[in-house]
Amino acid sequence: MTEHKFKPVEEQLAYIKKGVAEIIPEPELVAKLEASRRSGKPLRVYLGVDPTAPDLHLGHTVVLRKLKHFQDLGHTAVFLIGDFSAMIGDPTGVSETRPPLTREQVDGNAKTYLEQVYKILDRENTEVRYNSEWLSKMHAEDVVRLCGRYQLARMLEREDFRSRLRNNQPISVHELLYPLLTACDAVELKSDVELGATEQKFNLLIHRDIQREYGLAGQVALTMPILVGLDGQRKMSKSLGNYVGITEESYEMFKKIMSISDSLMWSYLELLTDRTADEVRSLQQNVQAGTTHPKQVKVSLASQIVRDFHGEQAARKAASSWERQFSDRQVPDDAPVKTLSKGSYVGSEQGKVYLSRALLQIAAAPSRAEAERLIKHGAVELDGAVIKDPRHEIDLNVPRRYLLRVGKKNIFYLDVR
RNA sequence: GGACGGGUGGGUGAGCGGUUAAAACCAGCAGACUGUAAAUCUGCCGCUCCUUGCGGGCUACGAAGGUUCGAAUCCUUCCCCGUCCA
Repeated sequence: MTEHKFKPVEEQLAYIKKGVAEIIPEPELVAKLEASRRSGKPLRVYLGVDPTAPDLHLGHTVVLRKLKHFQDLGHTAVFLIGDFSAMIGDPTGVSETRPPLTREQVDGNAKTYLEQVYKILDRENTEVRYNSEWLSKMHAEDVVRLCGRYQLARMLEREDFRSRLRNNQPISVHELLYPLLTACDAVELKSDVELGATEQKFNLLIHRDIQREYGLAGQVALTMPILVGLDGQRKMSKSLGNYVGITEESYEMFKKIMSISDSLMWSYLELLTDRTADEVRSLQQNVQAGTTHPKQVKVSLASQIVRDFHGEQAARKAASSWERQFSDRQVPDDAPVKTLSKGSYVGSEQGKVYLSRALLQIAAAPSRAEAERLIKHGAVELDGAVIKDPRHEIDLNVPRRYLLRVGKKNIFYLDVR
């Protein structure tokens, strides 16, 4: 009877392997899958995230989606919130020390994370844990003992540490402690598999080693590639501004995804959608052969992603808005409406506003100077006519609706009341 | 603890008493082109005010003081970073 609880290992493995960077070691994963199928006991698969910022973006979802895949297969997904470790700071890929987060920040972030995480994960079947649960209870004695389980030389094998050492750059001792402490999570959770981005590989492997030190089997480390940001160059991150937040409004999301380069969309298809690797490959071949238009592929990519976060209907609407705005050069269905009224800001009492000021008022430009620049470049259209004079006046005494275009990407209705 | 070297706009990095809101490059923004993008070309790229002018004001070269008609540039102190020595 237990034979029916899980799909055949081959099938599971194919599903799991899609998009992954590395499975270390793969034979062990196969063995674990086999054992689980035999016993009917699901694998414990965990993903640890430090709540260092309030919002998740598509980059975070790559690994989350993989966790969901395990969930789909009937395994146990554990979402670990590194509320304790976030206050220490993960050194990975960070050249400067992060400012330490306060308890309040961490708690707040953890809360918003969870809400967002359930857009991907199945809420009912997710085990949520916080590592402060055990880490905050550790005594100096425990920490020292923990440190005794690992060798400095091994720690220094890590490329990041090696190069910093070589270049005489600082390495704080707490940076060495971070992977050891988070290893306690793996020990505590008795995980079979841990997921992480490729930059976490080293940490995941240390976790595995420490688990064994504590008499456990040792988890399999499964890493996912790092999602490249909208700029097509650097990894997606909020601080670089090349990200799509998962709480972003549907049309915004759609536009951003449509703006990525053609070459980038393949990895997005692979890492952010349920298309199989084969499907992606054949699409790519069709585009190369000229039988499929790249735009079509990108539209479907954007639609799928938007659908994941906002549903089918929103995705369709975003797609049609986008077509109208960019292909047909029409007004999108859901153009935001901004209002301007007499006396709504200091100096507007006379009832006239310069266009440049109006743009600033409705946040269509970040500053007056920038607004003037846009206008002088011919990027601003009012009711279909390009206005190049920043001092073009809008009469606030006459209530009416204008159609305002600022660059190709921003269209508003401007209501004068 | 000591000896040097350095901290410039989102990034790299020039300038080392005045014509410097600060070269150059990258990133970014806009226009043209397009398939939406890339590539390319063009323009812009601190903020603000108005009488929109090669206009006025304010802020900016780690921090604070000082010298000078005038300082990113010189001096003093402090902070931070790196190298070498202990």
